[in-house]
Amino acid sequence: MTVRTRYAPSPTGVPHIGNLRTAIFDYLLARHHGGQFILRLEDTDRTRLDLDSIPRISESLRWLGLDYDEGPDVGGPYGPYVQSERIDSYRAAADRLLAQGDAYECWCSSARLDALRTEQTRLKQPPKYDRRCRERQGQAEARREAEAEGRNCVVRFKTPDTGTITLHDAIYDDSTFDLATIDDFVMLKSDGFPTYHLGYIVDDEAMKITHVLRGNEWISSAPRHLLIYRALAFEPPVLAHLPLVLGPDGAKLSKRHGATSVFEYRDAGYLPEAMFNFLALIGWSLDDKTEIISREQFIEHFTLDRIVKNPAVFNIEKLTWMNGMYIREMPEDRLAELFAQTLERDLPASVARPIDRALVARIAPLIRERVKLLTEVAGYCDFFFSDDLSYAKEDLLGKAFKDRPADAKAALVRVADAAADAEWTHDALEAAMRALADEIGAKAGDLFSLIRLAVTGRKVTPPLFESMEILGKDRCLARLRIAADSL
RNA sequence: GGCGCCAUCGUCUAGAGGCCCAGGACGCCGCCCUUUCAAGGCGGAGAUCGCGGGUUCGAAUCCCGCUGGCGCUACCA
Repeated sequence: MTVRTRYAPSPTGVPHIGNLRTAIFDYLLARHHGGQFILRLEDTDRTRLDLDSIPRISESLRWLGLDYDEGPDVGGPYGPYVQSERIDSYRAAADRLLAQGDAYECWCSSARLDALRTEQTRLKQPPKYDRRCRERQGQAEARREAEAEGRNCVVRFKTPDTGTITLHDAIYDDSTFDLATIDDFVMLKSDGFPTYHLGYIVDDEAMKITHVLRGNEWISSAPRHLLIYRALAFEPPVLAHLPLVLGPDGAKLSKRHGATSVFEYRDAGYLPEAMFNFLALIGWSLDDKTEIISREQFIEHFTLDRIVKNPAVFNIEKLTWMNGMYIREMPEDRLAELFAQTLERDLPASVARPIDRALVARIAPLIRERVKLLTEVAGYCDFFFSDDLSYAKEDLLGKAFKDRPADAKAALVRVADAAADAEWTHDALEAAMRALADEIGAKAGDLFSLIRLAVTGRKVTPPLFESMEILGKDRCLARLRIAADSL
């Protein structure tokens, strides 16, 4: 039997990082077994539906490199892959359950249900449907009221009131639930759409899904699902509940903890490879030491039995570190192209596009080990692209020349002269400047700082002489003169 | 309130009875390297394995209780 997993988000907003972690596990499990990974849209909540989020879902998967074999935009043998286009199948399942006596129509108004719940809460009782419509008597009466008000019914599952049901979870092992605590939950809403419970089960069966991976928060609804599988005589897929991803305060990761959208991370300069690696390591590990893991290694080694049970706090500092690792280890040509694209986005509009690829290719090796986030790239190398340096005189002088602007000016003139005569390689430049520092009785470091400011306009830069070599003699001499003249 | 899940350094984790008075990573601190900033190297602090009982010659690992955290408790997923 081939393994088939699916990522089945509800298009109600921008894809959440916690859900994407589940998608990564789904993807990994399918690829590990040479099976299929499927995308299905669960758009049954018509009130929260957000059409804009639909393209964002596939965009986020594509960004992370989670290619799916079947889905709304790629088709497949079990389509359509959008629940709103499969309404008939849920109705049919509900009808079957109704006919078998495993379900019943409920005509109660939401006003009555709300009142009931409020009262039960007040009495500190567990909120639960009182089953008024479960008996034909109650149903007939409720139906008359509903029809008078022009309301439709819902279909509820007829939960047995005694007994237990056991969930065999691939990660959490067995948990047994008392059926008496399980409500007669709604499967089909009055608008004709199924709730999650019915919808996913009918679709997974039709799409031959073998493994269901989902957040831990579903574990308490699992007994309902078990009841439906049983009533419908479906072989349940492997159920694997995943530990939650938490925010720094220990509560389920949400907007208030910061970014929960992958796009926010992408825009902040995080690489998809790093994001993938990091997310895959939330709740799963390869061994006791490996942190940086390639996609191929993940696919080769990913198994459900190495998923931990305990929830994990999303540690953005580690993500950032990992991002730096990926930047440092990336092949040079890819890195240069990535940096070039980043610069095209981040450099001021006054800098001509497209950015010179050859120039970036020379700069990239100098800054790659300094950069953790792509958004830092421009700050390290903008002076290569614009001659419009603006710096404060105070910074130019620095600590060493703070009270001696005249000395600084004289030094800069000597620097320009020495540079003009030097062979234009970083080694020769460094040798010349060290000799000059000696000559004028300055510390090499102090002189270098002065030159750095004059040539780059910044206090923190890639290695000075390598930068000068790339900048070229003319631009460097011009900048040195401008700096000298400013004093 | 009810039901459920979980519990190893601040954080992510290794650990499936002796290899563990607990290993790795991020972060933090110090030193080295060094023209700035990084990167890198070396070292350090940091967990009486939530608490209390068992079982066992021996427990982070098994059992029970407690406590704590989290989740669910919708015609949302």
